[in-house]
Amino acid sequence: MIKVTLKDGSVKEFESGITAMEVAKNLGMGLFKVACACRINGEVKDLRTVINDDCELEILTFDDDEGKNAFRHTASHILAQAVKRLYPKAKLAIGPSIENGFYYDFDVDVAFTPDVLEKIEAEMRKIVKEKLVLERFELDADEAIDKMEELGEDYKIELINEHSGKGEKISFYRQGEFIELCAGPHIPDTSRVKAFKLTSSTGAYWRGDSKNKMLQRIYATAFTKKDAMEEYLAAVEEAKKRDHNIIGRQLKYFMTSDIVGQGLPHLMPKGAKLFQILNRYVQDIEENEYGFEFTRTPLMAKSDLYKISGHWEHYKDGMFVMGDENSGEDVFALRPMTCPFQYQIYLNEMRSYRDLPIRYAETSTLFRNESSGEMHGLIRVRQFTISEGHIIITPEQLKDEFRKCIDLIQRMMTDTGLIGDISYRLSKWDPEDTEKYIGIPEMWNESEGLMREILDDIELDYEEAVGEAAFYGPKLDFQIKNVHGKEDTLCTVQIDLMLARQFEMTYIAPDGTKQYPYIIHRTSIGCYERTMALLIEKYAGAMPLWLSPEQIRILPISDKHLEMAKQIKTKLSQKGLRVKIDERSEKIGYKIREAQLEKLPYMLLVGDKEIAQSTVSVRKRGEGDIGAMGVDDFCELAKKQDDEKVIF
RNA sequence: GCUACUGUGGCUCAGCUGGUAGAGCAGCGCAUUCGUAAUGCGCAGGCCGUCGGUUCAAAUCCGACCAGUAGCUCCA
Repeated sequence: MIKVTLKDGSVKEFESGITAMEVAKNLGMGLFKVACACRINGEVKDLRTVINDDCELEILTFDDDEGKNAFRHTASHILAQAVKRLYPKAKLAIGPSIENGFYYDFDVDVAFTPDVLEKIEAEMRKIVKEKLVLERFELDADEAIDKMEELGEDYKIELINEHSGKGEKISFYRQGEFIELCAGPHIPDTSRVKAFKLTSSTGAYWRGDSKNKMLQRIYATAFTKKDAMEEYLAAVEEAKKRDHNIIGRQLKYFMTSDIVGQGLPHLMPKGAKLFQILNRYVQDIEENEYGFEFTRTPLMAKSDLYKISGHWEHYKDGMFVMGDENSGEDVFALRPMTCPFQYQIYLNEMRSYRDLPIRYAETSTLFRNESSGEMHGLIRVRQFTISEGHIIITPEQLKDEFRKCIDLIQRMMTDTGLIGDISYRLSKWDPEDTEKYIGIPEMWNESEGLMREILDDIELDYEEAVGEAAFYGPKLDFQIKNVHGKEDTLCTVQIDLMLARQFEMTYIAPDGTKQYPYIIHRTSIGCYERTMALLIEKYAGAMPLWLSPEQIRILPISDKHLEMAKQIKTKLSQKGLRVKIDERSEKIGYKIREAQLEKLPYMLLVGDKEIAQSTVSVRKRGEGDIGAMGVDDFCELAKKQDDEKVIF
């Protein structure tokens, strides 16, 4: 007999050799029916795992992340089985569970068009009905390869070959006629996959490498209950309605033009106003509260500059280069970043340790020749403007300055309301990738170590990511997801121990020696276009008052009330509020409807009643008619909400 | 750059298997001067993304290019 300690701390005795699945059944059929996997002594295992010794056991269900993974991974096997039944020549690659679902990659001749997906779904439903039991078995590596060769599964052979060195057995799962190389865990049988949907198909490179063949990927999701899935799918559809690329155009924040080119958005008056609001806000805070000085440097430079910085070697493909290198004349390139330009200002005179830190900021327009498939609305573009800055410091000043950079960003994310959507990423180099990174391992270890120290010090919750660093140093990236769930960097703070050397930037230390400074590269509010996109998505176009291009619209009931409307507008405008009057001879209902569709924070109705009482009737976004108010009272209220950056 | 899909008046969309375009909203004109999400009537507006091919005939079929969407790769 063995002792099994359960999640609630209770201990039960079982015959040695019992499986986790049988334990679950013993605990109750209800639990057994929803069991997806288990955790034995802290390790996630398959329910078929045989238990021979005393242990701690937790039965995992769809409500646990690991249970969800097992469930959806089984659904991906069902998908693969269906594809194999319909297209026997299809070769299987991989099919993991992912956040909110799973995918499977196939090498197959047919295009997975929507009607093909429907056929596959129908076949999957059959497999679910067949209630196929999943069985696990193991083979030696060479047997496993023989088996996969027999089935023509070239990609699986590649995977087995990589594993075979470890001398471990290779595990497989079988369901009906279908056999799949897989580590598991899996749920007991296919009948439990009650609700699933193939959501899209797309291309994806084998092993994520663009040098490899492009396979066809099917994205899908699966749930234990149909209504849970419907709810999820509806939420996805709902999120798409916030897409800045749609409502940003509808609400006339920006547009694009075929004739101008890809990735070159035009900010329309509303977009330009939002840009201006953010830019003034950023510049005021940086200058007045964080000690930055503003520079204004050229938008292009000779190739020589980029050769020193390393950009020419590492990122030439990403730059817009003008002129012919072989002509003997100077070749220029539009700047893809601001660093070397601000460094020139530093280099313009002899610097002392007493001068440091030097904090340069710039509202900096950059140009990057992104590949054609990369552009997306305002999030990924070829010309954009960034709240750029470089802080040149002595090593002792690093921690303090770095923390202040984080503080500044967090302040701006708080004011804009984005703070809750941010996650933090420590982006490290990849020692294997000698192409991408400059410098020696010692310097990378030092800079990454310093950053980790700072982050741990302020107890920031962050993830580490290999191969995401800048070519000159590690980054703290402020990550955010768009409505499609795709993550992008919104803001960044980077430690650079390399470029000062490349540019021969020095300062005179107290002992009279020349030293290389450290450099912090940072954004504050990030790239304006991208930040605006995320704001539009967060608020579905209904901008917080302080960010609204038009904060208040005055709606005269009829033409005879226009004069009073103008007087009120003057009063509000003098307080710095952004006000317009709807002067058209339209019915009041019509004017309200339009202002409502434009998602304006406030509407003020002015008619006979209001004029008689010196009031305005206020309509507030989200609340509707909130009644009449004295003009001065409203003015004070709006001004206060604007100053305090109240979000409603 | 790669895979798939898409491209019809300012916007949203219709136009079956090829016979050369239609609606609603928006716009303009006239009337209406109006009380919390659409007043009525009328008018105008389209080289059907671009170029080329097939055909007696192309918005419809084919090709290339341009642009858009999602994903992959990339993202200094």
